[in-house]
Amino acid sequence: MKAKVTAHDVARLAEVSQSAVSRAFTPGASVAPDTRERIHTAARQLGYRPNAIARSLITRRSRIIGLVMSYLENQFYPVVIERLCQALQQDGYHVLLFISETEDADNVLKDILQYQVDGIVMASTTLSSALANDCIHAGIPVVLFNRVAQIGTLGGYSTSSVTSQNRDGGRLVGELLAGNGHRRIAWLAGAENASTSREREAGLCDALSAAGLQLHARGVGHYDFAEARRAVLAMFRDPASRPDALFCANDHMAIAALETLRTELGMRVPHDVSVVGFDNVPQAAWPSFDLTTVQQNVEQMVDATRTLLFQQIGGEVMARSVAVPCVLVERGTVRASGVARRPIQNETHETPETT
Amino acid sequence: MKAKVTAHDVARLAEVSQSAVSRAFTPGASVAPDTRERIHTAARQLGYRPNAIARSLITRRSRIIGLVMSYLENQFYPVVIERLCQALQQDGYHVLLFISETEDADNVLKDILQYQVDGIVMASTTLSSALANDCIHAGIPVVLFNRVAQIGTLGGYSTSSVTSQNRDGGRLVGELLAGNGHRRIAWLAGAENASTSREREAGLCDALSAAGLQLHARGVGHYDFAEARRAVLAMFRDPASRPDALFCANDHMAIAALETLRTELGMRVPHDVSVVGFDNVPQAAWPSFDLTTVQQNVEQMVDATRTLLFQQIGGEVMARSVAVPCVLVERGTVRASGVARRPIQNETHETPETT
DNA sequence: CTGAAAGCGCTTACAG
DNA sequence: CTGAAAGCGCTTACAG
Repeated sequence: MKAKVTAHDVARLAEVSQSAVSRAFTPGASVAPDTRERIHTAARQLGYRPNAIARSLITRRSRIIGLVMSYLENQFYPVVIERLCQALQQDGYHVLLFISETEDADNVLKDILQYQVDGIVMASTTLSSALANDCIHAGIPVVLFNRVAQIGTLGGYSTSSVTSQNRDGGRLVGELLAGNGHRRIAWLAGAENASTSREREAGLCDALSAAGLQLHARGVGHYDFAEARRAVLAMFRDPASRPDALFCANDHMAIAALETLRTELGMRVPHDVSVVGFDNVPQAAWPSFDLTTVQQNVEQMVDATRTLLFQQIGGEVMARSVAVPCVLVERGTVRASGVARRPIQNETHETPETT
Repeated sequence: MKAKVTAHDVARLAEVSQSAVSRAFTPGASVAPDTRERIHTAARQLGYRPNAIARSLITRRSRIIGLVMSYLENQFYPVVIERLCQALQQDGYHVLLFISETEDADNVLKDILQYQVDGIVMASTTLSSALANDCIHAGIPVVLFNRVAQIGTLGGYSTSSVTSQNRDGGRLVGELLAGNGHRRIAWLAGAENASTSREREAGLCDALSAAGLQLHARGVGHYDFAEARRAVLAMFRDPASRPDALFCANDHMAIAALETLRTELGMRVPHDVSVVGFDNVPQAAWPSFDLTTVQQNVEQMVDATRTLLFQQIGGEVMARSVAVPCVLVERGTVRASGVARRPIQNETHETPETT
């Protein structure tokens, strides 16, 4: 528990100036090799580590990215945190994590701004206009992850975003279901104001129209387990007009739907009804669910986020939106058509080569 | 994208000194009410926010806590992150998140130390002795979450930790299973060197001894889904000596076990074999699993972590270990004895009052 | 290659 | 209650 070791202490021991110490720890700075060696030895001896706070103050770069999340129960987000955090660590950045319910988002942002983060990734709430203004004002790059800015919210400015090609993803599912002979296709939305949900629904409807169909039923689950359950019960209340397929805006709700259909309504999946999700969370591959879904490519989404972030940190001012392709992962929750389609096991969560 | 607004800018506009501006933003500092008012107005007008980096430099308090995690696939950890992060935000602290595989833990720690965090919560790897030394050297409080320090690793120093009463938890399960008439009770360990796993196993064995039993079989799943599956297949290979109960060191592995037993071995739970987990993750309550488990009280664990952290930040030097009580949550994966025990539904993940 | 000096944006005794 | 001044631990022109 000694007093903190500073560059001055190291300088004294190595008999150089404090500037030299600083240079010895700055990649690319001009220091004689043996000087640097001497300094590093002294530093090691004293247990010196450059103070990143002091460095940030003078360089005006904190190398900290603020990551704003809301609920982590949907297993998609832990995966995102893990990947994003690791990638940014390798880039020499660090992640200051904020958990924010929609209501206090503004307070959270105030906190973030005080910490002089170099950029912000928002993977939770939609950005309020006040926040957006603050960020633009402060010149802090913001990237929306898995959502896009609502037009009009930002007073003319737009904000960069990274999403999947949600509409295409929705269309793939619509084509699969319609092509398989489903005729009473239902949609379980996330939140009505969530771009992810709206886009996926639009894609679904595109495919249905093309097949001469329209949505048979529609519910809203707010991306929540219990709410999804209620919505499913409502959609399936009338046995005479039950859907023969249910596409859910994410896997989290699709799993809730599976549970509800089986346990509470006694329905067999896919025999009585097909179910499809979106995300491809780890649980979707568990045998109990074996859920057909659309995979969001987290790897690519994270890469795009880093690229956008660094471009903006580097001075690029144009906001850009990147949409990453997604792919259908066919598992066991969709009834195969009588025709020719055989169920394809695209992916399993484990390699059973060893027993 | 204007230049950053500083206290000087505000001072100029409000016609006061820069010191006054600082005081106006320091709770409890002596400023005349109308001066403060004038300053806040000017600040609002300019969009001023105190620079937390500069403040940290001079106060030598960053109000940042480093949180070190490894894998987030086990749903217990996202829950911990969420709770801990929210609690610390309310305490005026923020969380710098590090994802660290066991190997690069030392590099991660170097990063953390440079950021002058006020404290560290380690919820992943065991602390290497080098790290521990660095932290003690630097006088940075460390709290281990859900694990305890390995004796000897720390060169005589000990490190604070927060865990559940894991041995008691293990004992509860042992008593439940033995009391229910199970006689061939197996244990699926996490990692051999993990204190959580060892303690839970010890508790189980306590109860078995008391009942005149001993462990029937034993596997190691390394807290991993695929490895747990392999271990289960190995333990159940011989139909003649199959366990009649399996206690897994956490829910994540218990779910893997359920899947494997049902899907690959065609066994019915709990008819053919009982399964118990540990943690009570959200998935444990899903109808497909309906897993009997031991609940770790995350709320209390987080509270204890904050208390320990703040005590140490406040100068307390003695390391303390807190063990929080845990409770058995009986669901549907344990066979009831012929005698009198009826299955008690302690908890469900949703309230079915509304349909 | 190296050192002296200025300064990043704050907080905090110290006078008044 | 308020201001002038020192200083937190660094980086970075600027000379030499």
